[in-house]
Amino acid sequence: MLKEISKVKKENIHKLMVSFSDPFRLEIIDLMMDGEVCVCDIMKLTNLSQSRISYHIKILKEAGLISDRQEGRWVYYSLNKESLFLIKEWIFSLTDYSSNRKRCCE
Amino acid sequence: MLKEISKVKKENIHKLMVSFSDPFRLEIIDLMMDGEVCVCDIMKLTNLSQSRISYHIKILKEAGLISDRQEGRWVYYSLNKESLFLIKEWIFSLTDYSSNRKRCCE
DNA sequence: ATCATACATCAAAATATTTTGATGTATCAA
DNA sequence: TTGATACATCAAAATATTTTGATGTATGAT
Repeated sequence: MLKEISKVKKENIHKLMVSFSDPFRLEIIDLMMDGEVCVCDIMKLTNLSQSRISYHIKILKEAGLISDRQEGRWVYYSLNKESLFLIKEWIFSLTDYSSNRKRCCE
Repeated sequence: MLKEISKVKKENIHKLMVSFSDPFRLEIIDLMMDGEVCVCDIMKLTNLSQSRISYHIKILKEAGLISDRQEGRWVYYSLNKESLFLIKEWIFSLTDYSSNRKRCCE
């Protein structure tokens, strides 16, 4: 169960879940699914203000969900496979619980 | 990509993610992984106040993550397989994106 | 009928997150 | 070296979430 997950990992997962809990961040994540994007791309595609995007990007970065790569004046962001894998693993531990589950009064 | 997900489903997933974004809710979910629990169980096991637990339970319920079953004065809560499946499906759509991903300047 | 228990709900307060607009920094182009 | 662009950061304001303590409702026991 989740008890077995280390504190660091738990905190990690928590930040990932917080990342996913905002609709604008989901939009941004969605854009990154098509490949790398810069803030200016996101601005064009979402109508969010620049600082607003930077704020959300920061949350995603601190969750370890995305990586950045600078190229001149542009910073390109992309999704991080490792963290996606971490989430997947966690979801599996959630969904696979059912096998050894007991039910009250049965 | 996420664009293909219906608005209803998107809202559904959003609520699920919000559910997961709180550490106390994760604790409660964790307890439910062992089977059904009532609010009083959660109180004993977590030291959270009754109304505080009820509040979080409500969030989880509105997200469709849990079901309840009343038995006398007790209400038993348990995780909902369907919603767990929905999350799993969503995570898959996230993690499987990489195959047809393009990379800038490559 | 009265009381205790199990839980829900509510309004107010506390706290956290998000947004905005201004300013700062680095890079590039002229 | 000046100006424009791309983005980060900051503090204040706006907004949303969470917590608390009080009260409400239903059930069951005496």
